[in-house]
Amino acid sequence: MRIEFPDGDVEVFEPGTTGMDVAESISRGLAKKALACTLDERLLDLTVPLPADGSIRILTFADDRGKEVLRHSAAHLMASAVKSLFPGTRLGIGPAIEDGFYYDMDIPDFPGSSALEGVEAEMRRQVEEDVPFKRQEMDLSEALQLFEELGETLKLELLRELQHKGETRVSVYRHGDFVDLCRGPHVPSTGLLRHFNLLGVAGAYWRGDERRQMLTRIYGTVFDSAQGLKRHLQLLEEARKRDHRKLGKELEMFTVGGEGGPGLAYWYPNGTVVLEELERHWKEAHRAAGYQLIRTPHIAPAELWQTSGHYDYYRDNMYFLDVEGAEYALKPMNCPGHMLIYRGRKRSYRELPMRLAELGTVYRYEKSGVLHGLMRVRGFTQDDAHIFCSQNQITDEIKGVVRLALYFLKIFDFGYKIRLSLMDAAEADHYAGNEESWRTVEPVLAQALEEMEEDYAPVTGEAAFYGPKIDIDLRDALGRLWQGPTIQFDFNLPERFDLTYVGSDGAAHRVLTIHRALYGSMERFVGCLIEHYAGNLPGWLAPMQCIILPITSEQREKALEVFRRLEDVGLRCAVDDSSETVGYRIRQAETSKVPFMLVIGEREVRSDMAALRVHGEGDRGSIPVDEAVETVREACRRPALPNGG
RNA sequence: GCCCACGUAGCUCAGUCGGUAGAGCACAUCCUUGGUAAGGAUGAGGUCAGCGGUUCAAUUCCGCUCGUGGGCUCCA
Repeated sequence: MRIEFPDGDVEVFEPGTTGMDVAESISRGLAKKALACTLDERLLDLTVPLPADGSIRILTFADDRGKEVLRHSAAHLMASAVKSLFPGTRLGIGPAIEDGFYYDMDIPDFPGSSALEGVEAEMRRQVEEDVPFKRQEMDLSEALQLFEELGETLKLELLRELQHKGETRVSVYRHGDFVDLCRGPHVPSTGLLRHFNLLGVAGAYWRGDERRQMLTRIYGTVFDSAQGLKRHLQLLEEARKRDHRKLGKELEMFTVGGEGGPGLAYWYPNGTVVLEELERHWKEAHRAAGYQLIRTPHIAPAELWQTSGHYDYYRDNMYFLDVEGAEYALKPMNCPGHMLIYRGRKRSYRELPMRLAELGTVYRYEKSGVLHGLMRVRGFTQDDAHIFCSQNQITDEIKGVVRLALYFLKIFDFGYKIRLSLMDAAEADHYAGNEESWRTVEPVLAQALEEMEEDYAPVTGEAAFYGPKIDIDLRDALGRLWQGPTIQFDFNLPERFDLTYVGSDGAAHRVLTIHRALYGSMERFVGCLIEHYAGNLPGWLAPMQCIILPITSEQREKALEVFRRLEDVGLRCAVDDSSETVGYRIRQAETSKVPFMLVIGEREVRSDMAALRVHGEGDRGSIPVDEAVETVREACRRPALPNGG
């Protein structure tokens, strides 16, 4: 048989040759690292004979598909360990996921996370034994019988579903006594699964359906090397250290939940400084980009929510109140208020594009179990805006919004990934607005991104029911992705509110509406910033920017003089003349992550100097006070505003 | 909301196999005037999350409630 290698070489092999044979023919090293292979892009086990001629690729951990095979095999290994320790365990599903794997199982009398050590030990035993994974294909009816005998009722359900889809042949994988319905492929043997770690236990509904049985989900991760595993575990540890809930408490920024109510944030003075600086800059940047700021109330009559559709479609997430016998709702979104402001009077095409922005606080009922620090709360402030424009303005408007969004991300050195969510034409009737709007707008979104030379991933079927959207995920300092700016067309609300403008032809036209939020939620964004910077916020956001430390009370006057000079240039600073040693006061300032300290002793007083100390870096030596003030001021300067809209 | 785990001083945590509790940090007072990440002494501070049950006795065992965490689901 003729096998083509990735470099284009073709070699002839005996029939019955396996992927492993091919890997060995290339090099011993590759064979050792090989996890699976693809033949003409079809995934295959290394241990089965290659079915035909074709172009082969040997997959290792360096390849995403290789990672997936390793992780999925580790899931099987874990499941087999659980089954041998907890007889009667029924298997659900056990896929590879980003960074690892899980397996959902119904485990009788499972004691919880305390059992993980035992499971790991059993897995290690099987790794040492180096048990081979074996693929076996069979008729679906045969498989039904097999899993019936094994009592694997959940697997039977999956099989019946396959049967419904018209499948007739399935594959199972065995290693040792363990059998699992599985498409595969798998690594050749359990010996390759040496570098794993079990990470946690959680409940998960069978098939993700909350009406179904709750299974036990065990999470784990696996790598091809001890270093890889170690690095990953260190990353998890670093993420734990940066947890905004922990740092938020330590730095006295905020509390959320507890006595104050689940999902509700209380901002302490330090956190409030951060929020206000962000908001001030946000407002200035938006004015510079041609937005007009507005404000809308926190409650509105039920009728408004009926008009917008929220009353019918979003009510499970809304809080209602009684006002003199009339029904009101706490606003879960700012959009309806913005629509009302647009509709405040007849609008002319000359007013468009009209960009209305608001830092609007909204309240949404979220199930208690989903609340998470500042990332998921019940009351939060959206940096919301609606752009009302005409058809021929949409390209410029989209570009303007994307540019503004990227401007904000760049300030904080976030990386990003753009997703373009489009409608699924097969389900056209699920969407609001007329089809023509979708057909004109969707290509414009793509075109705008292309003209800006931004990479993006189009995703069909991911559009909101009311319009296509551009979502930007931001990547933080640890490489984690967070939900970032979102730019959404809305074909629904302009119709519901009957929003029009008078064109140059004197006729009324339906106005187009772009709904966008860049930070998303101010609360969540601050949480994200705290984790991104590990609490060491950039100077302009630091709640306290500079602490002045007189070495003895002799230098108190000089310290106060320096303090006033810093204050005069608008810096947040304080003199720490408490009766503690210098070392102690420095430590205080360091642990509270104040970016700068100016230490003033007798020497500095004599020469009108201050010793500058930079957080995390240490003593920079004495410099003239003028220079010190300028250095701190420069480092705490607010970001430049965007130019033009 | 559901599954599992957890809840001891402001914070981080010991402890009590059932006899009502302790450390470090933080806080207060005093001493200390100290040159780049913790000077010393003294003191105050807890209905052991809340309610109920079992018990001679509950912070400890059981139940419920509330809250928190890891997930499921959903979303900003």
